[in-house]
Amino acid sequence: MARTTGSDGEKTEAAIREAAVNLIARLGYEAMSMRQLAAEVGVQAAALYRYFPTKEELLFTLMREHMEGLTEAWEAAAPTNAGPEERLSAYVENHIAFHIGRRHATHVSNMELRSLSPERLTQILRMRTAYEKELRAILRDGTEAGGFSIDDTGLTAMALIQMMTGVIVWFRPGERLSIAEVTATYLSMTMRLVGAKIGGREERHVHEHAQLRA
Amino acid sequence: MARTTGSDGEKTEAAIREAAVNLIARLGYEAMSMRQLAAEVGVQAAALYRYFPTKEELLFTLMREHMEGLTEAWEAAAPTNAGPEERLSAYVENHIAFHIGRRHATHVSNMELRSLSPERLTQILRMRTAYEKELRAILRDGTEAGGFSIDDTGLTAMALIQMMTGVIVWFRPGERLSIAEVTATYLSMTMRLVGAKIGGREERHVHEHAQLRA
DNA sequence: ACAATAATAAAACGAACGTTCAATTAATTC
DNA sequence: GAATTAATTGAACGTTCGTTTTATTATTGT
Repeated sequence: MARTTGSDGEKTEAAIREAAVNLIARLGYEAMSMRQLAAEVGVQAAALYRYFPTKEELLFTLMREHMEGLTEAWEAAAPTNAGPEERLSAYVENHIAFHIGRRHATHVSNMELRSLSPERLTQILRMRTAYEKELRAILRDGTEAGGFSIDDTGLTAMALIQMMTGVIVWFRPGERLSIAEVTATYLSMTMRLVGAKIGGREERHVHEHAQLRA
Repeated sequence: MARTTGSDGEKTEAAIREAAVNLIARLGYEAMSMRQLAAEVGVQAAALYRYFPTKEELLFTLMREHMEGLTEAWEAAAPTNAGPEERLSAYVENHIAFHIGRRHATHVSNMELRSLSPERLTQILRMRTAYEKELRAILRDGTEAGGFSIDDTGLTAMALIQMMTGVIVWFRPGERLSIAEVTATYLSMTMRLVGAKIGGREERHVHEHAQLRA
């Protein structure tokens, strides 16, 4: 047999991406074989090579699009003309919502970096650094304006990102906590961590924010 | 050729463990071949099987001993008859010191869990859960005693552990920050995160603690 | 209806994988 | 110094890997 009835390039490519994210997240990139992936899609291994020239290029595509999605989500969510506190709130909410919504893709982007060639690794890390730079800028602004009390901006940014991204390790949708509750708790932990001086009114505002988004 | 002059079983086994930790941390478990590992040790691949019956058993041994080491380090460092604040300080300091000191082994234990068989995975996760339970107990005691102000003990424990363990992702010895500085900053971030009500005197005490250990 | 093109199957490639086995040599024991 | 044991080599096993090639069929455009 050859071309099958109803076969469609776009649908197949989308199916490959989705199956690849799930399989790599579950088994790891090296442990997933192209034959396994093809079977999951319902196709022969050779068909995959119509859409991705190599296994590594497939991995790179998944990672690049994940990072692009994260950047675009933040650009859409970032408030303009807002103070450091509000910007930090938006950053935390966007980060957690995005990562909970794409747990598998995040897993892939965080765990499989070492399987990329040096040039592709550099490219992904550049995107990641640019995204993290936004958080550092917020923390710096807040510290200079006196709203935050932070020892080391760079270290605090890394600690916050590790803490927030770590949510995908233990969070399972539909268990004890809702997304809104998780987001609200991470938001309050973040604000205390950076020593934000917020009164009762802003505190309530912050929680409303989280409830609305999640 | 066969047995080489000066060959010694104990030395070879130790060399295998060390090389395996470094190679797996760098390349990943699946990507490291037994031939690669053997070459790093300076031996033929078949020689590895005198010491570890399978590749997975080697991985499991590395992970189990890492977790045992972490548990033992905490048992030795845990203060007796101390309040939640002091116990939390000790927990943070021990965790960071241990993980910075064994960055590669931590990487292996955190990233390669999915390569274990179900029974071995369960065994490692049991050890990990027991270790994390200690932190939850501290947070619960501190909350009940009124010293901490925490929304959700379980969630906060996970967030703290993710934050602290994340230090191995970006920290490189001999760069901008010393181990003592990093530990002190993480300690103050932790205390603020849990809403610890500490005065100027205890705050200074906490920093001395960090300086001494690191 | 027919040509052109897109999508896939089937088979095969050489290389690398984890692992085993028999042979061989160094160290130890008596 | 002979017998025993410990440590390692070199070669081989069957399997699986990513990838390529060629043929075949479905769809699309005219």
